[in-house]
Amino acid sequence: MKSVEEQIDLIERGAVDLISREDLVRKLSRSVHTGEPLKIKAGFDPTAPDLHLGHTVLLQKLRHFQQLGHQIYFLIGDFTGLIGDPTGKSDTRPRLTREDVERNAETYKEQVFKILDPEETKVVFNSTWLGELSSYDMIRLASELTVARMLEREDFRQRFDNGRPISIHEFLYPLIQGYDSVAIEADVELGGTDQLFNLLMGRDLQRSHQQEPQVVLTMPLLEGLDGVNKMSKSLGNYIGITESADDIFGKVMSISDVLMFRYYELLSDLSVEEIANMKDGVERGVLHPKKIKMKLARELTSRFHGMDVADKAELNFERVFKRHELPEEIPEQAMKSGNDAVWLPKLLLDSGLVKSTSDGRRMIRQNAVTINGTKITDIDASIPAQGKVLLQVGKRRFCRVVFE
RNA sequence: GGAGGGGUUCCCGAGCGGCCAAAGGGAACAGACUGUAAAUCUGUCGGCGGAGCCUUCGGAGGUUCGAAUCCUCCCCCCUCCA
Repeated sequence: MKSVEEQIDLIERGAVDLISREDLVRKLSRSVHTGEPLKIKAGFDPTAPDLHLGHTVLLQKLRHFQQLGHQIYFLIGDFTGLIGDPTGKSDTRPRLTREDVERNAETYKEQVFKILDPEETKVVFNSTWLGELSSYDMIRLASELTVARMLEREDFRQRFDNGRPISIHEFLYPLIQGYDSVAIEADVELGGTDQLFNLLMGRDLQRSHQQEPQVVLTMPLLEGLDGVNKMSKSLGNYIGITESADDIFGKVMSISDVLMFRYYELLSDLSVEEIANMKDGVERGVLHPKKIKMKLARELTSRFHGMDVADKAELNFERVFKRHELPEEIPEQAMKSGNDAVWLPKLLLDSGLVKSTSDGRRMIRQNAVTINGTKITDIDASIPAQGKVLLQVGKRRFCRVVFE
């Protein structure tokens, strides 16, 4: 086991809040002495099993703890899912059945274990202990907190001041999350910076349950591809960890130079010094930003697909976008051949490259359509339904139609 | 329980009887420029085999030559008072 100082260095990397450092030092030294690992908790919503890079910021940090020999509790917050959480502002969330939760949990594991070591990870469901609580227990729990305390939370405060509604159950969530910490006697809890309040709640509740309060560690929220909003599925600005190597590579390449270093900080395994050197090199004009971005794209792609596939993705990228050649693999679409010519917009529609014939017309009008390497400008163009035809729309949509 | 404000195309948001497939912004897509950068500029942005036609403005009816706009009922969201 590493020394306390070494551990802290790794733990603090990239983190925003650490509350409190002294507590962590105490816990770590005890752990070093007794050889007893710390219990590290992180909670996840059971409804969205599609993980993206934003989630991996936290997972990477959990991985760090794992590397240091501590015990990860991967907590799936299925309790609220089971009772049907009505919070969803616009869409009412469907109530999940136990089977749904199980299935989502499985998907979670598949994805999460691309980063975490499955042997060293305990997956737990909070319905296990929350389901046991009676309303009596619940109300008693609620009595441990005051409304004023709740209103300390920024977003509650704002909504309250602006006369916007806050449902009672929203007050209950921080409480429940805090109680989870009591239930598993967490030593450290991780979360995004937006979770700070909820994480601190765990400390309060642990204290009132005569437990040593957990250390709270928050990680920054990763910006999405647009560089402005946080990465989220609903905004569509994400890189999913189950996406193809080509997509992950391409998406990383499309981010801005500024954002690239942000991604390095939060996602890369490279040391802080290495990253600082690269940043410096780019600023002084010694290093080309594109090179550095390629390196990042390689690292992230290989994390989810392995080195070989990442290499291929890189070659493909160079081929398609730098040399404007065709990608190595082009989806094929079989169609019936015939003596009549096919109207191009229709062909584009049938091959799935455009949404409608109107869309196809638009693309042609915008000089975006190529057939066998030749630009098409005529909306009325049609081609014979024979042989093989290579269609391209825009820079990245390809399809080889085979008439048979 | 009482009073009031709303639901418009992917999102925000104008329109309040014909000129509305519906302003403006965002997102997205295409083109130019590039490092597929970002930023910027230009264009497109319901569907239909080119023409006009068809389907859209919470839902169902109705008034009218004509309705996103007026009327009736219903559903949903929000605010204030109690």
